[in-house]
Amino acid sequence: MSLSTLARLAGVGKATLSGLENGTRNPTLETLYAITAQLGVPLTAVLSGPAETPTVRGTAVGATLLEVFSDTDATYELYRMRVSPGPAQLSPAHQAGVTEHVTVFSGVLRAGPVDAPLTAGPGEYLRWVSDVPHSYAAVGDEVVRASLLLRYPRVTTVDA
Amino acid sequence: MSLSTLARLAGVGKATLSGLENGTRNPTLETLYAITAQLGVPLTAVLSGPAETPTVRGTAVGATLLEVFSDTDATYELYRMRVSPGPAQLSPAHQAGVTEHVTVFSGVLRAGPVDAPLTAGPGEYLRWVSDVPHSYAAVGDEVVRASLLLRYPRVTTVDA
DNA sequence: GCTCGCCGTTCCGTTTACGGAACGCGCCGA
DNA sequence: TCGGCGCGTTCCGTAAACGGAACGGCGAGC
Repeated sequence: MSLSTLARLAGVGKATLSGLENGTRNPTLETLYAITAQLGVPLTAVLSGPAETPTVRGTAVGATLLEVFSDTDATYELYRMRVSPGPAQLSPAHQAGVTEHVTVFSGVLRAGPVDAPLTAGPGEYLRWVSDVPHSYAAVGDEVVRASLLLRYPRVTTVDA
Repeated sequence: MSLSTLARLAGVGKATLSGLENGTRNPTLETLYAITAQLGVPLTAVLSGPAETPTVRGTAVGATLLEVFSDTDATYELYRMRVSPGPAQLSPAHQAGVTEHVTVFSGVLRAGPVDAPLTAGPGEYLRWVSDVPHSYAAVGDEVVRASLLLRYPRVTTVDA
């Protein structure tokens, strides 16, 4: 399933899909639904709740993740991330070969391996190999909004 | 929880919330997430999969529902609806006092009580008391997109 | 080696979701 | 009875998501 054919089948623009996969778009429900309906995937499958860094109910601290896209090969997962000011959020090591790509939209984010975090402001980009524990923290008192792309080494799956 | 306070807490405009509840907006993930995060409700809770009229996997026929909003009193539920050309979709009677409001965005929809369905085109609006079996069908060969609001009689709940 | 077709990206004009402000309404206290 | 406050709706300018078209890159086939 190529991006072009999915765009045609789902009745959305290729630009929309491209932007979605690269985390540069904030899709409407209409768009996301058209795509998932075509894929035969329930929305709840791609909109999994907070996974690695659960939100604490009733508080404004912490980071929340919102998975917005995941390809059928499970080679990458795209999240929208919000990191509120406060103590750093920790994430355990992933499997070997996983790379994390973060693009910051607003605020200043300090993230990466716990022993060597990186800093990025609006429009900037971070990447690290995530087979070691890593952290996320907002620098300053502004909420950080960013996209987080997890890229996995290719896995063998049964095509639907 | 009033619309005004929810808008302030969630950091979204009152116009956005108002339009959402009336089915005249097609929210972005960002917006919907801001609201549900403030309510302490996971996105998957408001984005329940097709309920009454399940989609048949791998086919393009039938109607799909996408719940996009539900207030904490459970007095109304807002769905986005897509009805594909083909045989009419049936829905059983709801509890007494439930009213269904449908606003058509595109296509022509024929819906309502099975013995007296109504027809509406783009921009038009249907309403009926849904304590009898009712149906939905697309007129012509164009997919119908519409919003569906289920309004329940007030129920007694414990305020959060 | 060249050409054709499909890939994903980028550009661009249109559409529309967005937040802020202004509005009318209803409730409540003075 | 009147004024004030909070409610939900509507108006409006701005920001951005949208689809279509154009682009360069890559692989297959003649």
